[in-house]
Amino acid sequence: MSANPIDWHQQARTRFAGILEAELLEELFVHGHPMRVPEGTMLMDVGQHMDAVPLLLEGAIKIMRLDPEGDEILLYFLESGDSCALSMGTYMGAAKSSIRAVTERDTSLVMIPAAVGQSWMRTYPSWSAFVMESYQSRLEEMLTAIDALAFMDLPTRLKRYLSDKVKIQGDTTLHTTHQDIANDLHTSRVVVSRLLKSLERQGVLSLHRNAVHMHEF
Amino acid sequence: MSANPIDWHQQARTRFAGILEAELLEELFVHGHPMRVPEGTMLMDVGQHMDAVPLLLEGAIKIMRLDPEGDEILLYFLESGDSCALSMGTYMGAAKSSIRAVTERDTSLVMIPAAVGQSWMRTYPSWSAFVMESYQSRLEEMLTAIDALAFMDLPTRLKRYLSDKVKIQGDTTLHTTHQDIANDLHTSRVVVSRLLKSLERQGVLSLHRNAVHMHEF
DNA sequence: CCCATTCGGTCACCAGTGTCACAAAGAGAC
DNA sequence: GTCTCTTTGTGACACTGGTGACCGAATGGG
Repeated sequence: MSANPIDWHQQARTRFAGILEAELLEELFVHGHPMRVPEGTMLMDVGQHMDAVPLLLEGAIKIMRLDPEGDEILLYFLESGDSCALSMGTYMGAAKSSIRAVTERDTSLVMIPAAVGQSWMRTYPSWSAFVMESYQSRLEEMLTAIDALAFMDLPTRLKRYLSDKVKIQGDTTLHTTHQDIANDLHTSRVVVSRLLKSLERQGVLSLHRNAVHMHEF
Repeated sequence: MSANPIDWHQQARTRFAGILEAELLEELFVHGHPMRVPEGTMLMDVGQHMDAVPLLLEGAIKIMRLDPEGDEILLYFLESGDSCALSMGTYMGAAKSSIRAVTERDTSLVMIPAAVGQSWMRTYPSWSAFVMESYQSRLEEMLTAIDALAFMDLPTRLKRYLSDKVKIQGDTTLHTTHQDIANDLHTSRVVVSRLLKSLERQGVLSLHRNAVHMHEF
């Protein structure tokens, strides 16, 4: 994690060297605000105004959609090198977020003020290419989310979810409650407990209080 | 519908006057290939190579997602002035479509070769702004689709679907079969018939062979 | 007009998932 | 250790939506 300027400059350099031109990286060091955010922080919420766009250096962010009654569902995870395309709406007038973003682990990122990002769109081709690519990736992740909802049953969705978590957390033991899982999948705790138990009986994982240890994934 | 050059130039002009600069419009007339496509034509399919990006002048296009077994689900409709953001992937290397696009009514559009669109991205700020806006709209439509799948039950989804169709077709009588509706909503014909019948009993619509006449919407 | 095909209506039944209720097992505070 | 709160396990049940079967009505080709 980057505590001082030299650190995050280095990190950004290795992360974005092949993507953003050197000149733009220098601009990034001038105008970007580095941040370190602990796990579980809500970075953005529905209806909130977005005056800056995050660039992810390290960690992971969970992107969720909420319905009017406050129910939520997980859309996808952002990992380092990603950016939040939805907040890119900032570059085009749509200033209100329609999603919620929560850090999934301790995370370091750079905030780029909307006005700065907007001007880069005109000045740096590599920036607008990066933004476009980010949009494209996000669109594909949304399609994956739609596939899951439309075509997959709960047991399958749960398995996918657990695999994703293992990948994101880099740990085969997930420190989470059944209720949390139920929220992400937009189902009920009872159902999750039931399915997890059945997976345990199949030997796929083992269950503990506040923890799920994955054997296969 | 535009049969000759003068027609479609005029149409494109009125449609995109405020969005694309005059100079770019002239380029469009040089490099764009105008097309008229009858209702029900498959413009693009999953896995197909995309070497051009469509710009919609008139009509409507249905965008669907398919799963490996061939089941499909409606994502959203494109209307005139829209463009297919997913095919914009062309501008960035992803050359394979992950969706299916079928004309929902007789449609006129302009195809822009990928290479041309790509060069405009660098030359015309109004073009890259248009492409970005298109991405943003499509993202929000995908979010709406996710909301429907995650948070709404079938009766509600059906009502939304019927309303959308009325709006898109500009006709309160929908000429379609229950099976077609079932395909779009990714459910079964029997279920659709059941729900439609119940809506008819509520006086919301009346049913006929190959037609649904909407009273309220 | 007759036949084949498509479309819509309906019934009985089933599978998947959500809900309610309650008990038991950790875990932390004191 | 005791108390309390959180988490998990589980049984019984309700509900939504999917399936298979079958029939009759409408339509269109010949």
